Amino acid sequence: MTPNNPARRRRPTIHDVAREAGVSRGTVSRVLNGGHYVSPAAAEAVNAAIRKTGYVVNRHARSLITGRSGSAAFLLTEPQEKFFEDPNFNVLLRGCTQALAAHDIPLLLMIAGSREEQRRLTRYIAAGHVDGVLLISSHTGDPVAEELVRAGIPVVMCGKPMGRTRLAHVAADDRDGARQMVGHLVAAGRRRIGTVTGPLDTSGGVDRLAGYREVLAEAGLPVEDDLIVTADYSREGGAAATARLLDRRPDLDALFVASDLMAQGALGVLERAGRRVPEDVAVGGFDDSTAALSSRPALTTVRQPWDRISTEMVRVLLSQIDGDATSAVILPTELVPRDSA
Amino acid sequence: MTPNNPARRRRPTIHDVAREAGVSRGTVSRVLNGGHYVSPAAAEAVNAAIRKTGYVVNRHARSLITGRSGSAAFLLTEPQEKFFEDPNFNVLLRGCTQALAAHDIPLLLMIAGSREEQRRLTRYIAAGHVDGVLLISSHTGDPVAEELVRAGIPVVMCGKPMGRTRLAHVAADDRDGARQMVGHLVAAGRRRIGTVTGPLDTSGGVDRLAGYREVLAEAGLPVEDDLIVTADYSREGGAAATARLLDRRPDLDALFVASDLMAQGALGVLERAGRRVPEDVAVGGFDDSTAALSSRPALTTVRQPWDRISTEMVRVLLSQIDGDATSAVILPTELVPRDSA
DNA sequence: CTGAAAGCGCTTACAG
DNA sequence: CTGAAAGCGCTTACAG
Repeated sequence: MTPNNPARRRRPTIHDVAREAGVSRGTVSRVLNGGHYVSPAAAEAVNAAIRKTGYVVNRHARSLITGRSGSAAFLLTEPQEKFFEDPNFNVLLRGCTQALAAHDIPLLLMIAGSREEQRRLTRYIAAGHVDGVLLISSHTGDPVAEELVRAGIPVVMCGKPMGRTRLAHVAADDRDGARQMVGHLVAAGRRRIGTVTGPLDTSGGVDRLAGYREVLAEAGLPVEDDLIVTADYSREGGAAATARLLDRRPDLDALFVASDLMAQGALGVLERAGRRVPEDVAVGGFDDSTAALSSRPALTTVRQPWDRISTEMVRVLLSQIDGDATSAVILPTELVPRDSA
Repeated sequence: MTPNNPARRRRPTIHDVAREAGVSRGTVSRVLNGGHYVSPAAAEAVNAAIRKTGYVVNRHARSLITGRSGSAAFLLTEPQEKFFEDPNFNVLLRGCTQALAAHDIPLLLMIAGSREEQRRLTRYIAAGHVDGVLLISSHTGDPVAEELVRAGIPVVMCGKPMGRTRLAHVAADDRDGARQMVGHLVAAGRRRIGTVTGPLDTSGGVDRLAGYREVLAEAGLPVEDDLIVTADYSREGGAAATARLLDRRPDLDALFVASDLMAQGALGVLERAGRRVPEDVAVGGFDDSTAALSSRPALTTVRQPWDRISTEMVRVLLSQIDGDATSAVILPTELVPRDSA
């Protein structure tokens, strides 16, 4: 197959560089790979030849022999809409892309919405097309993580995995974040505090609910089931859950919503129900995403350190690719007081 | 360099498949590449052997000989924050990823915020590491597009390019969208219609402004300079521009804002200024992004067909990779009436 | 329709 | 420190 575009002329190879520098291809390769066992003079000549020829290594040839692809995957294993509407997602994706770019490792974006796509991509990855996977999936029963680990592919999850698998992961301290927020509501004198949780097959959903329960109990407040509704992290889900909660407990004086996006939905419902925020009902979110700032009133929330999460995910992945054991990192969260609570 | 992970055992090669099927490697390769010039019996045997061995082609080896990488890049050449906070961006990225996945082509995400990163990535791409580039960059004077084209790399831009380069691109009909929106405002009886434009070194900024001017002129309304302010597509920029506009023209009765995100900022400023929307000031946005629905009141806006834009970008890119000439596609926009105008 | 063979561009023991 | 050589896993004319 010849190049279709005439402008796409033959690219210089290591052979051109070697000839230009007056050394062997082996020596050029050694310079390319760290310059060990190369005399300063030879290295100098090679570098000059590289500049002159505009040589760039052919990664395919390199990968063929090293068995490394030099790339990593950012793999989503859930119905993708959810992620792409979530402002956190962007920050994470951007952070990971840039942290890897610093190591000259391109990031492949992969979306496995259906079981079939999961199978296709698992196969693709297991075939060695990427050196490691940043896995974005929080639900239990996602078989992808286990399949990849079994295939020997380094994997780092975003968020605490639910299953028993000992999986490398980086997560924010959900439980403590929830504790801070609910503690803040209690300290403000709220007594009938409801919560809209995330899905309870995600550790974020479970841990934030746990923090809520703990603080209420410690404050001597009853933990009542009809103050707890579960939703799906979406704006619409948060709205519906809030409507239900309001219906069951019109006496509600505060609401801890497990994501900013859901809290946005809650705000809309409260407004339509004629409740003032924070006067009648204080509302606390979670994430400190862009949604928190665009809400009216601006959302009091819990900050997840997304920049650090992405940096750490990349660090853990790279060290795993280098043969280190898997590891887990839990990063602190922080209360961000604004206007809604 | 030996594999660090013991679970990462030797993967089957074309040789294993050939032996298993009792044919030569050439025949296996022919089956892999379309099955031309292969007897049904041989093809059958090879496919069975592939299933049995779990063979997956080694793309590096294939790329080394075909000169094709089998991947494409999604390249951002602007300060990335802007994109990642823009809800449109997600839809576009997701759409392109999926459209390419249907062709089994992985998408590499690349962010070139600084001139230095642009240079690094241009070099990387020009070295043949991807077969084509989906370029997201609207500003004039972005040298990346030209550099890539000169290197013979297929490129498709999102949005109309400003320069004189004849560049393949896919864009929405900005001018007509603006015409529809401003026509809607005029038809509703508004007479002092301001506009917050996008950057005037982007075709979106220029064309939406052109549509605004045209409709006012056609309606016999004066086009006054103090009704026009330029901003940067961000929420904060939209807010600041609106404040300025309100200051200059307190008699404003409508506002055409060139993006939903900026319109969100405008809404906040109008609210704080005590103007009711749409009673006192009608507000129209542009994009029909998720920001339009989360705004209060829900934003009347112009829908950009993001799904089709991404599909078309991929289609145009692939046909260019296959050697076809560059082409341009302009997709229709559509007014979406909601509550704000 | 099929096999044997050359070769894509690199890295890495192996000798020296 | 350096060169010659083997080989990574594929595809593709070339003969038959």
